[in-house]
Amino acid sequence: MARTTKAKEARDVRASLALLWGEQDRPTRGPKPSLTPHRIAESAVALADAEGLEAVSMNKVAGTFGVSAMALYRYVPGKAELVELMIEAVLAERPDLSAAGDGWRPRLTEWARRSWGVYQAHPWLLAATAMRRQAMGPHQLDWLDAALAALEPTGLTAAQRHQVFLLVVGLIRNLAQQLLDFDEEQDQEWNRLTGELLDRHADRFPALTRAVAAGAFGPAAEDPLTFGLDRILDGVQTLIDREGPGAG
Amino acid sequence: MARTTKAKEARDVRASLALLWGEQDRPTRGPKPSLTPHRIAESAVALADAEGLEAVSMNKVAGTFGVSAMALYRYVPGKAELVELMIEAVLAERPDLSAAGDGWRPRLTEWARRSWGVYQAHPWLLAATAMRRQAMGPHQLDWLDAALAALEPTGLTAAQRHQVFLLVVGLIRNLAQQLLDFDEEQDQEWNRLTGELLDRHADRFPALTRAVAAGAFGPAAEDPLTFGLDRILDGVQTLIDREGPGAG
DNA sequence: AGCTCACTGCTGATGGCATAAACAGTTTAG
DNA sequence: CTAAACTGTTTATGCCATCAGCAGTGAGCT
Repeated sequence: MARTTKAKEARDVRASLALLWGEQDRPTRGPKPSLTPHRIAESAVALADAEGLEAVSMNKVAGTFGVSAMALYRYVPGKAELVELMIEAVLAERPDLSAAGDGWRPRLTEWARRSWGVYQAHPWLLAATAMRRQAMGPHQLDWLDAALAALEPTGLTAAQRHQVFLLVVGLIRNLAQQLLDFDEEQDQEWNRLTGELLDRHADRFPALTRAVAAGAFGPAAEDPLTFGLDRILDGVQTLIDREGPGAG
Repeated sequence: MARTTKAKEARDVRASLALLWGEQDRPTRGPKPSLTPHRIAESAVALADAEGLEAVSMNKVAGTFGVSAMALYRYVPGKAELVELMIEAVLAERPDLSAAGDGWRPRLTEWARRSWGVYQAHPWLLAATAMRRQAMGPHQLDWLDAALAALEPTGLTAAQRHQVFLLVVGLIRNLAQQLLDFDEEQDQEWNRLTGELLDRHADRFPALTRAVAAGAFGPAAEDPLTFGLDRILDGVQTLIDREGPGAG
């Protein structure tokens, strides 16, 4: 059973990559296809933007073209691959960091801001990329390459640069998660109910009670992206300062 | 429709909280209940530990008790609430940070290590807590309180301490995500296939090509938790140093 | 002792999902 | 002009959460 699954997945990776990198042989015989993987992905993106990723079912996507769900399977091996195409579609243009200045820090900051912009425009991207990715398309690699290029002047080892990249991606994904969680009305309800509970159990949660009283959970004074990025990059700078003299 | 959903959710929050905080009136009449919410949650946790969160269906959980799926609805309002109980079950004991030493940094580090331990023991926790949380149980608040307590000696504002807390939680959740993504066999397959692609497109991804050549994607030399935590907390230390003189 | 009714657990149905299988219609290469 | 290749369809399978309604149970009251 595990064996069958593994084998099927291996086949899927190849199919996925061919699809993502546009290395498909388009057939000549038979009726003209009315769709393309690209158009399907675009429509799915529009649907996800409007109603969330959970609204993206094969049926609904097919419905936007007036065809049956099964018609999509002529263009896309399955839903997982469709989601991968959606990710690629949304990362379409490679981020240009040259306007940000010359240092590694302004460039990586710019990369983070652009990345954050994509997550804000397409909140479903978080859930989409959380599904176990087996294949990366060219646009995903574009973004990865841009971030790694920004980190080259740090003088850190390749492994360290990769780790830093993961930290920054992680920060952005966490903010995206917080963005998803946030709902004005629900937030007030949460504060009200949790406030009641804290009143009744102040002795059990002393630090939390003090934090709430001090307004720690009110509207954030500082932009969370700026705050998080400043902390992480300050930490990276400390690492550079520490390694630099010893290594050079 | 949105209105109905909202109203239903509001009712659910109250029900959830009552369940999570054990503020249920247990009835006297009728047949003795054969189950409890707690036992159901424990069984669901065991199932999720063994087969993942997606294997936790009402049917399967009920099956472990030899009852029908609908029987569970006598104890738990729905699946969302069951998942919340699972989270509470897994955060059962409040983290004791006193052994870690006296500074904010060793304490927060200890908190992070314990938190990471929970995510390692229960990889499904990531997905479970990613679902929009509407209510927090006492154990979740215990953990929050412990982290905020550790941060009090920093001298940062309450809002800043909250932000730092979110950064640390985020780090751990990202590592948990990376743990989920990782699969030895699949990783090798990925490296092989992506390597092929990079050979063919080295000019498009120069920094990535160099990074791969330098072994950035090989087995990590340093523990990612230590690396990430050191970076973030170094950054926090920088903030403390910067604010301290001006504020004091 | 017996009645009532809250409470338990059950069966069966609904509507959603991805996708497998088999089939009918269309176009082009030989 | 035929056969192969290709497109889109209908139908069906097996999951899933959850609603509605039914039968049995047993504590508390009369």
